[in-house]
Amino acid sequence: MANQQTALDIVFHALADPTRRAVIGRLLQGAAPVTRLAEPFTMGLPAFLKHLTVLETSGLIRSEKQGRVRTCRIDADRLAAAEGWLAEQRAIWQGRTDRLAAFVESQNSQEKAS
Amino acid sequence: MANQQTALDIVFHALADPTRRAVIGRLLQGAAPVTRLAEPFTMGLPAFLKHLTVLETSGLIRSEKQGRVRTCRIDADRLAAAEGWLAEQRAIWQGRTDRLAAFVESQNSQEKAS
DNA sequence: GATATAGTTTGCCAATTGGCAAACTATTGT
DNA sequence: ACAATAGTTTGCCAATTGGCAAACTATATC
Repeated sequence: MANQQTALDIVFHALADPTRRAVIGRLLQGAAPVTRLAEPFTMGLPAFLKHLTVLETSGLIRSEKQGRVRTCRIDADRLAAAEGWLAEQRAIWQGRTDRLAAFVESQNSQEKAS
Repeated sequence: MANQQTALDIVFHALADPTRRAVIGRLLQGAAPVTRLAEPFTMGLPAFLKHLTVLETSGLIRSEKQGRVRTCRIDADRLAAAEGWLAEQRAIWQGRTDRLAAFVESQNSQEKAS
């Protein structure tokens, strides 16, 4: 499970940047080569490539080079993993507050009853 | 370099650290003061306090000082926001692959039919 | 009033991040 | 053969991060 922790570290870190999230958003519309992905941004290609590397080592995207063009695509497993962790945490919290709400409600009923 | 940091940037950054995620996990079991939260970790209090500050500026936790003790608790709205973004992205992806799967399936049927 | 407790601030440091410019390595097109 | 295209590598820099030790503030407790 220590491995999963590090995976989460890397995935969340990858997501903690608007450029990288935008790339993910773009890739959701379909695979694209590096320069097309880089088009919307003002930064240079080297800087952009670093973002791509971060995304790829996080497992959020994959890429494949054919001739001189590298095509990138989404790999949603890691996205699901991050979402899963968040959902799990929120579920715990939700359960707790639900039980708290139920308790408050029951106290309310008792007050009314007495 | 004044980067306008969106809430998502800050939240995901806050989540991209095992110590901070552990703190969240601990707080899901109920509110706790700083030193109790810090107990499981080997780092010193100043370092731990930095993590708490990151969590608090992200909006993932709130805290309140009473006397000499600061009590921290979870605030799940931001957690839900992050989860929402992820769910949205995955839904887009899922929809796309679902349509793709349907397409492949339909092609399959046509092949079988011909 | 003295002392322990809980947290905070300050100063410092190494490692990482995010960006640039420039040079370089393929491939593809003419 | 030569030039344009697509991407990569290298070297550099400023800002940020994550940690420490030490000094400090404020509140309980004896």
